[in-house]
Amino acid sequence: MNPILAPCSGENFCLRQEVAMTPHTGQRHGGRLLQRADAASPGSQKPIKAATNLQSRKEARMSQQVQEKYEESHLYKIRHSAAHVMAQAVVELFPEAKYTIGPPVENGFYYDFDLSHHLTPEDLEAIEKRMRQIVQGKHEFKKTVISAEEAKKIFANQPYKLELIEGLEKGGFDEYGNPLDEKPEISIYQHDTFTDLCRGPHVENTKEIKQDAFKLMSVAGAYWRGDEKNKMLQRIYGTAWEKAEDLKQYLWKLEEAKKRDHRRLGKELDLFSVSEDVGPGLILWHPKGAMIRVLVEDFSRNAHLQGGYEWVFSPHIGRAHLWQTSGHLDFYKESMYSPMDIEGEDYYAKPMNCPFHIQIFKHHTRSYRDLPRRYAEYGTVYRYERSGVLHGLTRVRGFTQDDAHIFCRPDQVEAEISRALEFSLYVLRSMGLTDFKAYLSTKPEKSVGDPAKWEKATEALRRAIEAHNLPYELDEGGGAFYGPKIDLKVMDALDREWQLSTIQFDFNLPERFGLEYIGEDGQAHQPYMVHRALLGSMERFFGVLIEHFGGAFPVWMAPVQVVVIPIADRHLEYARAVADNLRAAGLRVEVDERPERMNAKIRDAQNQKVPYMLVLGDHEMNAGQVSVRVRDGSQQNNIPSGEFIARAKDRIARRAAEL
RNA sequence: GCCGACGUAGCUCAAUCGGCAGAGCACCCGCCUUGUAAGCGGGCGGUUACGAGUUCGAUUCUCGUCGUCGGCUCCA
Repeated sequence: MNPILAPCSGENFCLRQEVAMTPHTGQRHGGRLLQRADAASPGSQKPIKAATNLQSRKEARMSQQVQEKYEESHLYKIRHSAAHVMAQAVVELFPEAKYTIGPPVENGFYYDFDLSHHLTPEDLEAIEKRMRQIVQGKHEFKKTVISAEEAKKIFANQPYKLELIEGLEKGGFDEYGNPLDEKPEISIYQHDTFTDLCRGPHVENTKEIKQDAFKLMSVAGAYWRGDEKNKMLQRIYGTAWEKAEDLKQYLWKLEEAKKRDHRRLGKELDLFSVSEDVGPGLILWHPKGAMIRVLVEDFSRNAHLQGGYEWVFSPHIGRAHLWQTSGHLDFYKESMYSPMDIEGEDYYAKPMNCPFHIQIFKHHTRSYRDLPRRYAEYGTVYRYERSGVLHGLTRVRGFTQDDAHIFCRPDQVEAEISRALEFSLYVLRSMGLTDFKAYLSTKPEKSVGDPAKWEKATEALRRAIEAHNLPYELDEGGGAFYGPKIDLKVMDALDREWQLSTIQFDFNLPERFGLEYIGEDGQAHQPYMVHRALLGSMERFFGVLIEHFGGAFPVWMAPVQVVVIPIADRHLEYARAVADNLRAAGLRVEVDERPERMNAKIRDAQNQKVPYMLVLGDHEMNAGQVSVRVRDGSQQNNIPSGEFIARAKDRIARRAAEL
């Protein structure tokens, strides 16, 4: 894992703590780091935000600490320098272009331009070509420290640079809008014909940027200083490496990620779809995808029931009053769908399950003996997402959370947290995910609930993480205003991070809904409340599973586990008999009865990533055996079908990755 | 929501300058009866996303709507 990925973790925490209400797993980005490399870029989006409170400043500091290493690297200089070379090429080809900022990011760099001409792929080719010429020129990068007045003269025609200079003059902010501790010096870097306001560092000369180790990737819109109130600029993304081999490797990895893209596999394997008629961000689960979901849900539900949870169900809509009490209508309204009028009353589609579980809890007077209560549900929620952010299964408008709420006494908190974490790891590991990283977010400046409670809860979280030997990062002050939390991220087969589980304390809702239980002392006490989701959203988790396995699901999860392939028509009857046999043993089997050649049937089954193919011809029929072709290409002949069944059942029972 | 690109058969994609919309796969019907990744032939399949406009004529040009993709912003 590239250490520079770490800074982005900050943005996966609640960025808007001041309005945070309850967990929102399953809707964060955090996946697709590969495709959206820049999302994880140091010095790009997040640092652009001017820190407005202690919390975000801390995040920024966290980021910068980790950035240091990358910033000191040669690769960082190469990318930074490549950005300058690109800006030179752009300004040469489009003299009217106003250049803004161009930092290195994960895997490469970008530069933003204000330019009326819309850059095309052909333009990118021309720019890239010119860049190759420039780097060959072995031009030196020369740094000069100058006064603000001199700088303003040099960049008299560059309004964005002037704005930056003014910022530097005030001493308050760097080029990304982050506050600086001391007043910075103003410096420029020159190479060949190009001069940029820049603090560096850069490589010695342009030849250190290998002409065959960089590539321009795309052009996209980006707001000046990342603020949507500002003008939209044109951003050119490029990737640059120390040597050609690294570039090749990177491009290969991109291709690999493309092949695993859950949207593509979802179509190819007929798992799910999104219909324009139904609406964007609303998922249709096809039989094969739904089969996987059922298997995952069944497994998890049983685990919950054995793990001391009580299963509950709640409706999809609720009266406005409920959401007023919960605070959602105050803080979260823009993400909720418009109310529907039912007999003169406003009802809302639910964006959260918690108020319903709270109502169940409140239905009785609770004794301290009743606690803890753990209510679990696969609750489908609806949240408005702006059209531009929707993405396959990972960012949708309707999704089902594997949600649970734990109501407990203060003295039970620690055990409950530990238990929830343990449980979470167990379920995720059962799904074939093995690499985890935890994030512990503590009390922010503004928060509700008394500090002693926070302290107790946070320590409980910390001890739980440490007890499970998880690598973790502390996000000091990064908790939601209503409570501290643990987030669990998993690393998939391509080393990409996905945020899945969250375990969050909530000191807010128990207060708002007036939750209480009667203690040993006969007095009413307020219970602790913990929100937790393991897989997050079923939709999103399915997307992660698809990409993690590349569509080749383990046997227990495969929608079709076995395809029986009769070689000729005369083997049909035997094939059906074998299939019936397997079905009776609980396997999911299909017989390929099409009038096709065996090779075609194998190819199709192989493309559908079916774990086992049973090829049946005269030989097998006469011996009452099967010939097994495994998805990995290996084969074993002359196997009694009972033996094959035993093998498959063993893999299923163990939820094994092996075939 | 914003910037840009895109939207042609179920899927993947063609279609010169504005001039009868095409291929492969899939599907259906035949033939072949197959030994570990595509056998052969034929057929069906289209309001070119939707709606306006320009034009003798629009897949092609213009505008609007919807959607998809890459980013930006957002993600309680």
